[in-house]
Amino acid sequence: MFQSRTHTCNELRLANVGERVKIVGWMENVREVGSNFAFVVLRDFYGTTQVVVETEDMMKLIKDLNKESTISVEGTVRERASKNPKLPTGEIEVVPTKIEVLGRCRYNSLPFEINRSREADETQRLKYRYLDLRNPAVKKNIILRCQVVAALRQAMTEHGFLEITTPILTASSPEGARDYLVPARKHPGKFYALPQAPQQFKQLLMTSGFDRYFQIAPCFRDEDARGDRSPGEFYQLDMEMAFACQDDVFAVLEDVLPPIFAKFGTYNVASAAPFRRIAYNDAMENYGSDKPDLRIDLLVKDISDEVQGCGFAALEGQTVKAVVVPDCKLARKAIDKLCTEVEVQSAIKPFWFKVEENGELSGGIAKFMTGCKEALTAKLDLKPGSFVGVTAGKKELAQKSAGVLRNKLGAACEGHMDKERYEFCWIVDFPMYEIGEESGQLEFCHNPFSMPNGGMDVLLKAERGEMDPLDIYANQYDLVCNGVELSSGAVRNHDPEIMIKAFEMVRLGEEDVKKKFPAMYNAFCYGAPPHAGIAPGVDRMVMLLAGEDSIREIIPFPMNKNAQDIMMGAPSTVEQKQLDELHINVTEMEED
RNA sequence: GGCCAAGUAGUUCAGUUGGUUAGAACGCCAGCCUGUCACGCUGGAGGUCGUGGGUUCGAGCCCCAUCUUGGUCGCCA
Repeated sequence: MFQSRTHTCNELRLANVGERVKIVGWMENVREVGSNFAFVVLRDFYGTTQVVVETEDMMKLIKDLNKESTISVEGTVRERASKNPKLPTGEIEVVPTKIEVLGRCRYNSLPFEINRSREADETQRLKYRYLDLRNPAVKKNIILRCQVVAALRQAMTEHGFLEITTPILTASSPEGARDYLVPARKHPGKFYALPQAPQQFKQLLMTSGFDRYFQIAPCFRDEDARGDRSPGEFYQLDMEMAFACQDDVFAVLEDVLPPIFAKFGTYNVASAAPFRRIAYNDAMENYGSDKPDLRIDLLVKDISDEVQGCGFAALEGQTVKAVVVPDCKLARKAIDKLCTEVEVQSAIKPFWFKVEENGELSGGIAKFMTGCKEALTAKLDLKPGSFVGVTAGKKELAQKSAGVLRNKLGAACEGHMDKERYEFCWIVDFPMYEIGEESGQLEFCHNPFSMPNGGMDVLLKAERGEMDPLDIYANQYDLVCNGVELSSGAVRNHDPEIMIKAFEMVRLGEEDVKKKFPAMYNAFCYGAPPHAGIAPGVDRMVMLLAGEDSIREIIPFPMNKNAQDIMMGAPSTVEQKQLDELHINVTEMEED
C-alpha cells in the first residue's frame, strides 16, 4: 500500500538538513562515480532532488532498475559536500534508508531521451506523448495553458460573465466548415454534428435574457491542419453580450487580455487599451494583410501609377505594390532566399532593386526602374541604401504578396521589428458581400450573422441600386496580435426582417433563413436584444504566449497533421455490430 | 487535392563524382572510478540506408513509382 510522501522533489533546502523524509518520483539519471557509490536524480512534477547511494544493497537495486522507473526514497536530508548552485535543491541530498520500486520501467531504451524530447521526431513524440510530457520543457507549455485558461475564467467572471456550457451533440450547420457527423442510433439515416462553434446557442442565450455569456468552448471543424491550426478540434474563449455594441465588446477584451499577456507571455509588454482600429481595406492596402504584425514598422505602398510605361512587362497593367526598407543590409544571397520564401507562401515571386550610395539604382529590376526613378523616389522616399521589394498582379494578390514580403523583410532586416512585445489591433469594417470566385455572383463575405453597418437602410439602398452592395460593411471585427488572427466577432443581426433582406441580397430568402437557422429565426421573432460577441482562440493565444510556432506544443494530446491520434489509434475501424446499430454501411475503406 | 522538403543504428544526424567492411554524438550493455550533477575513462553490441522496381561491373548516392512525415497553397461562416 502506497504511503504519501513528506516532500516534493523541489522542496528540500538546507533548513531541512537532518530531517527524515520520503520523496517519490521518476529515476531520471544515475551517475555512478565509484563502486558502491552513485548519485540518483529523482524527478517529480515539481523538480529534482539528488539521492546518494552508498551501500552495496542499494547499489544493486538501482543498477537493476531502468531509468524512468518510479521509486520512493525514505531517508535523511544531508548537506552536500559539493553543492550545485544551478539547482534549487542543489545544496542538499537525501541519504536513503529505504528505496522502494513503485513502477518499474520495462524498457532500458526509450523512444527518445526525456529531457531532449523536443529534438525528437514529432511522430515519435506524439505516439509516446506521455513520455514527451515528462520533459519539463514540454510540460511547461501545458501548465501555462492551464494558468491562462484559469486567468481568463477569472477575468471573465469578474466582468460579470456567466460560464454556460452548450451541447456537443447538435445539428449540422449549413454554413462554414465541414462538420464532424455522429450517426443517430435511434434515428436511422440522421446525424448529429459536433458544433463548429457555439454560435447559435450563445445567440439564443442572449434571446433568453442571459446578459453576459462566456465559455471555454470546444469547437470541431473537419478541415486540414496548419502549423497554427490543429485539425479537428480547438478551444475558443467564446463570449456574447446582450444590449451591446462593438465598443462594449472591445472594452471587455481590452481589459481582460493585456494583463494576462503581460503576466504569462514570453514578452511582458502588451499594448494597452484602446487597441488600434484598422479598417479592413486600409489593412490590406498598408500592410498587405488582414492580420498585420504591428511590431514591424514597414508599410506597403502602391506604385501602380508610377511604374506604368517602365517597360517591364510583368508590371504593366497590374496592381504594383512596394515595400521599402530604408537601410537594408541584406546580401544578394539573403535577398534571393527571402524572395523564394515569399513565392512559396504567396505564389508570387517578388522583384526588387536597391539604391546605391551614389544614388544609382541597382540589382533585380533596376534597369526598368530608371525611367520612373523620380516618381518612385518621391512616392517611396528613396534614399541611398534603400531596398525596394516589388509585387505585381491582380489587386488582392499583389497586396497579399506584399504583406508576406513585409513580414519577411521585417524579420530579416535589423531594426524594423520590435519583437519582444504583444501588439494588438482590431480589424474593423469588413465588407459584407463579395463576388464569389466560382459563382461570379454576390455572396456573403464572412458570416451571415453579422449586422450590416447601416442596417435595413443600406440593404434597401443597395436593392434600389442606389449603392453598390460591395460597399456595404458588416459590423464585424477581428482581433489580431503580432500577425496572428486571434479572433473573429461581430455585432449580430438580431432582426428577422433585416436578416431576410440580407439573405435576399445573395438570392436567398425567408424560407432559407428559416430552414438554415430555424431556432435562431424563431427566437428572434419573440423579441431579441441587440447583441454582440467574439471568440478568441485559446490555443492560438497560448501559442503566442508560449512563443511556440507549432500549435501542437501547447495541446496536451494533439493529433498529427492528418487528424490522427497515433497514440490512441484514432480514427479506427469499429465492430460490424456497432455499424449495424447505427445503420451505417461502409462503402469504401482505407487500407491499413 | 497541388507544390516543396525530409526519410540512414534506440534517438539526432554526417555520408565527397556512383567504388573496399556505411560513420559520429547521445542512449544501451560490460568493466574501472568515493563528490558527480550533460560525471569521467576503457571496451562492446546495435543497420534490409522507408518500400518496390530500374540504370550500372558496382547504388545510401542516379532514374521511375509508392508510402510516411513536416511545411505551404486550396480549405478554415
